[in-house]
Amino acid sequence: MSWTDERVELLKKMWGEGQSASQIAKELGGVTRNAVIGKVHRLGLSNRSSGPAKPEPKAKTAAKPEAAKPKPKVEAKPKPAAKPEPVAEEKPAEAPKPVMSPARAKIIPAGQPLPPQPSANEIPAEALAKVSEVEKKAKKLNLMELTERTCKWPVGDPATDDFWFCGLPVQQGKPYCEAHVGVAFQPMSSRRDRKR
DNA sequence: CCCTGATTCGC
DNA sequence: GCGAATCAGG
Repeated sequence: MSWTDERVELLKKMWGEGQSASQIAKELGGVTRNAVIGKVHRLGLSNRSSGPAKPEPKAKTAAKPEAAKPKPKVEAKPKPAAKPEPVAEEKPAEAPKPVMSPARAKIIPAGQPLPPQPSANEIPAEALAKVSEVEKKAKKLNLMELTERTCKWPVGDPATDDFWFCGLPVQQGKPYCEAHVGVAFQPMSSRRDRKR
């Protein structure tokens, strides 16, 4: 792909809106975020705000016999800012599932294991509280939508349609988001002597 | 690990 | 001019 006027235009637009290079690249297609960033720089609209931003050159792998920059290059900044309208979303995207049975009591159907689910353990109350909060923000993904980096904490009952996975960003490595990691992996210390 | 932008430099 | 590779930070 090449930088056609249209593509450059979209690039400028999106960059101006504060979209990330990767998002722009994805939108444009056929280019990587590096390409986008490179183009952004070439277009001279790197700095989204303004500023010198050129304190010191980074000398990395070896000294660059790079001469100084004798060019008093003047950056044309016709950037009056002002970004009133949010611009319509291109992608309606996600599930419109705000509904939550008000009378959602604890139905414990014929389900069997329900692996994680913080039962009556003595998990730090705050951790549980955190989970409750987070579940409100949960992406509520279904099985298909889970990826390697979406929290796989199940919520609700698999037998019901009121079942989903947290879906928030996982905490590095772990299969759950921060909040759920908190209740999922406990230091054995708190669950030790549960002899019965 | 994921992501971000910034820079360099061979093409 | 282009953008992969690399850096640097979060």
